Amino acid sequence: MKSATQSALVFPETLSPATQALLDRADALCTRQGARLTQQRREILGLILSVNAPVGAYDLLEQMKTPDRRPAPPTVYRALDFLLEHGLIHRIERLSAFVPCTHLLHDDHAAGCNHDHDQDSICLHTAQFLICRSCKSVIEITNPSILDAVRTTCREQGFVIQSSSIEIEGLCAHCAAHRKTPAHQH
Amino acid sequence: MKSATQSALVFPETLSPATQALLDRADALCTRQGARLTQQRREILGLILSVNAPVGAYDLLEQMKTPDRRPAPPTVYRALDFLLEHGLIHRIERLSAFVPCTHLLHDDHAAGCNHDHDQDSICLHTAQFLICRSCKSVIEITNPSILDAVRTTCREQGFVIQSSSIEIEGLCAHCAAHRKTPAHQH
DNA sequence: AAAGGTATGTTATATTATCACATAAGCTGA
DNA sequence: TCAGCTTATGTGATAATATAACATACCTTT
Ligand SMILES: [Zn+2]
Ligand SMILES: [Zn+2]
Ligand SMILES: [Zn+2]
Ligand SMILES: [Zn+2]
Repeated sequence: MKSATQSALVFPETLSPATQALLDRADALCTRQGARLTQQRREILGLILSVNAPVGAYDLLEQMKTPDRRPAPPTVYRALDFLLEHGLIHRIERLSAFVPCTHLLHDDHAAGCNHDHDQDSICLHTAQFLICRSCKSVIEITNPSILDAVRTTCREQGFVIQSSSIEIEGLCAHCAAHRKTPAHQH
Repeated sequence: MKSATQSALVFPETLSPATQALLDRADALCTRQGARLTQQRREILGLILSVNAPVGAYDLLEQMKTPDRRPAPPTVYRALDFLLEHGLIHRIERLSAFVPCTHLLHDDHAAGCNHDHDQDSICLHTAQFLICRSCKSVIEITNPSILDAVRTTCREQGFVIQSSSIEIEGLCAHCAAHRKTPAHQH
């Protein structure tokens, strides 16, 4: 993650109505799970939702600062933990950064967790992430064939899955198409 | 990674002959690639090889210290970068720690990189890692069906893979078998 | 030996994350 | 309502991981 002081991230002045709607949906999701999307958690989720890129904890921290208010790291990390636990965001390990769960943006997860996983494990909601090195976008996909392959392999090994990260770095379709082929590549 | 001061890692006093043999093999591999496995790089690879667990950079740093010699972080990170670039170790993102590449321990990679990947991308040598939360072991596997699923999905999306991390956390077969089933799990 | 690339030493600092303890806010049942 | 509990937040310090910048040494080639 870039340093917060030189971060290229641009946060909007105010949240768009679309983001507000997503926050309301997230709120409903939390309530259904017996959890509270407090004002602070809502604010942080709002920031993550309103940037079209993975966001670092210290980017958030920086963004939350006002003359009145200088939040400390634990404030952000606690909120992030909450959002992670409730499946509202994902952590991208390779970037030490966070993105909203795309399921929040669509209907398929609004009804709550319906994945199969055992009692001890958190909801896997096993997604995969395509990280573009050129435009810094992160695309969340949920591909059954990847998932099946992973599950089958683990079952064969007797390995009990509790959570997983599948992160692919490279060039997104757009950037790959616009990449010049090096001229001197004999 | 646990703090270096309270790390549970145990490094042996001296390297076993088996480890020495692996280092010699690594040396040969580097030479074939026109790279030099210097004394320092060899020392660090030796430390990683001689611990049956993922090792953090600062664990290595700690272990390298003698009355005469207080290496600084860049010393370790530069060696780690070299070892990563030459496929001798892997970084486990979830642990911010490093493990030897199992291919080094077997014959199938000794002849050098023969994977297919384009010019810009490093050798994927795309492995998957099964991380046991109980015994802290990391098992490296290379499962073609997972790889195929990932490649196919990326191709469909037009995404150009440059590198990837596939990390599964849970319980290894041994630990899963010895885990008590919670009595009150109705 | 000179030159150039590669490797290492050294100091400082950046970045990411957690601990420990105090305070506040929300909920529950007398 | 209010005491008592749980959850959430504030705050200061610090831990853990990683890199920047620049100096020096080493190795290879000419
Ligand atoms: Zn998701
Ligand atoms: Zn892109
Ligand atoms: Zn490997
Ligand atoms: Zn285990």
